Amino acid sequence: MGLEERKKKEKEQRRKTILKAARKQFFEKGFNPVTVASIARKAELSKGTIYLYFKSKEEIYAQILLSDIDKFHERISSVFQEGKGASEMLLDFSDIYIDYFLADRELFRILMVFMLRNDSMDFSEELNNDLIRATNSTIDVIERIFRYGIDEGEFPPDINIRQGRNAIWGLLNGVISLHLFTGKESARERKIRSAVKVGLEGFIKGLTNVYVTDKKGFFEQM
Amino acid sequence: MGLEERKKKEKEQRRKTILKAARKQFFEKGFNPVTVASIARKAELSKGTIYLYFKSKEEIYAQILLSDIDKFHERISSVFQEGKGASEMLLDFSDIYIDYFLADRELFRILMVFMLRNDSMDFSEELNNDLIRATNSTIDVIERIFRYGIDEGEFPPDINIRQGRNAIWGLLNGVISLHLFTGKESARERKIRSAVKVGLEGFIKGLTNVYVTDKKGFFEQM
DNA sequence: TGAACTATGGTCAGTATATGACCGTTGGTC
DNA sequence: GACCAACGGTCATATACTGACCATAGTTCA
Repeated sequence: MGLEERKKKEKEQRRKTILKAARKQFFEKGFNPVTVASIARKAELSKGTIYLYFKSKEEIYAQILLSDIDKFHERISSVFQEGKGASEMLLDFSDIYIDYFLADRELFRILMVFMLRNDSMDFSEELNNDLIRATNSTIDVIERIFRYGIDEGEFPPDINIRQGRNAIWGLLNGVISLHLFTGKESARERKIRSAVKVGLEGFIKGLTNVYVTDKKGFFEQM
Repeated sequence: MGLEERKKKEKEQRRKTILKAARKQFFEKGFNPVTVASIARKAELSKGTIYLYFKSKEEIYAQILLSDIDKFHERISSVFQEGKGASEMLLDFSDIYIDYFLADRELFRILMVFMLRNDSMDFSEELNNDLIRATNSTIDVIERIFRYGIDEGEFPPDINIRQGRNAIWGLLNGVISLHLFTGKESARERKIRSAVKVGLEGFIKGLTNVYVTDKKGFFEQM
C-alpha cells in the first residue's frame, strides 16, 4: 500500500461518511426538510466540504437512492437460478421482496412516495428519469419471470404479460403498504406473508392449472 | 461530537500512525539505520508531514521510548497495594517485571542497550537525561519497597538500600538477559522464573529471617 | 589526502483539502 | 409588496500535505 492509495481510501471514506449522514436524515424526513448544513453537521464537516464531494444536494439524494435501488435489484435478480420453474421464481421473488422491505421500511416508504408521483421534491428531469428507470427495473424482473414461464411452457403463451406483471407488483406493494405502517409490529410480518401467499398462489394456480399438470403438488408443499 | 473534535481526533490518529510505523522500525533496527523517509513510507505519508507532527527524528524516538517506559512504570507501580508485605511486593514486582518483558522483548533489549551506555545513538543531552530519569524511576520502585519494608519493621533498618536495590535490579536484568535471546523458546520462561525465584527468595530470606518471625511459611506457599 | 559521491535530516514553496462568511433566491408573513 | 428567515450554493481564506531541494556528514577512490 502506498501514499496515493491511502489518499484515495481516505477520500472514499469521507464520501461514505457524508452519504451515511445524509441517508439517515433523508429517510427520516424526506428531501426538502433536510438541509445541506444539517448533513454537514452530522458528518462533522463544513458545508463547503460537502460540495467538494457532491455537486448538489440533489446529487447526494440521487446517489443514495439509486445505489439503494441497485442493491435491491441485485438482490431481487437472484431469483433466476438453474432448474427453477417460473411459479417458484414468482414465489421466491415475493419472499425476497417482503424480506427486503421488512428490513428497510424507510426505503420502501420512499419508493412508494416516489411512485405515487408526489412531486413535492421537484427533482431535475434527469434524476426523475433515472429513478423511474431504476424502479422499473424491478418490475422488469417480474416481466422476465413471466417470459421465462411462457418460453418453458409453464405459463400459457397468450397471457397479458403487462397485466400480470402489474397485478403482482400491485399485490405486493398493496399488501406491504397496508400493513407496514399500521397495526401491531408483532403480527405484521405474518399478515403480510399470508396475504401475499394467498393472492400469489391463486394467481399462479389460475395460470398454471390449465397447462401445467406435473407440478407434483407444488402448492401443497408450501 | 462536533467539527473541532473530529479534527482533533484525526490529528491524534495520524500521530499514532506515525508512532506505530516508527516504533516497529526502531525496535527492529535501532535508531540510526531507520530513516525518516522509511517511517514516512511505512506510515503512507510524505516526509514533510512527519515534521508537522514531530520536530525531529529524535523526538519521535524519545516519545516512543518515554511513553513505553511510562506505561511500564505505571504497570510496575501496581505492586503497591494495601495489606501487602514488602517481601510479597518484591516477589510481585519480579513477576510483573518478567511478564512485561517476556511480552515485549524488544523494549527490554533497547533498555538494556541504552543502560549499557551504547552511545552509538548520539542523542541530545536532554533526551539522554530524560531516558536516564525514566529508567531510574523503575529502580526507584524497588527502593520504595525497601523503605516500606523498613518502615513496617519487615526489613532490618540498617540494610544498605542502594546495594539491595541494585542487587535485585541486577538479578532481574541479568537473568532475563541471559535467557531472553538464547536457548529454546519453550524452556525460556520457566528458566527465567525459577532462576529469579531462587535468587529473590534467598535474598529476602536473608533479610527477613532475622527480624520477621510470623511470616507463616510464606515461602512454603509459593 | 582531498575531491567527488552518496545518504540522510530537515526546510519550504507549491498543492490539495477543508472551512464558514457571504450571496442570491425563494417562500412565508403582515 | 416590503420585509424577513432559511436555504442551496460559492469562494476567499485557512489548514494540512507533499516532495524537490539544501546542508552536511560520512564514504569511496584516485
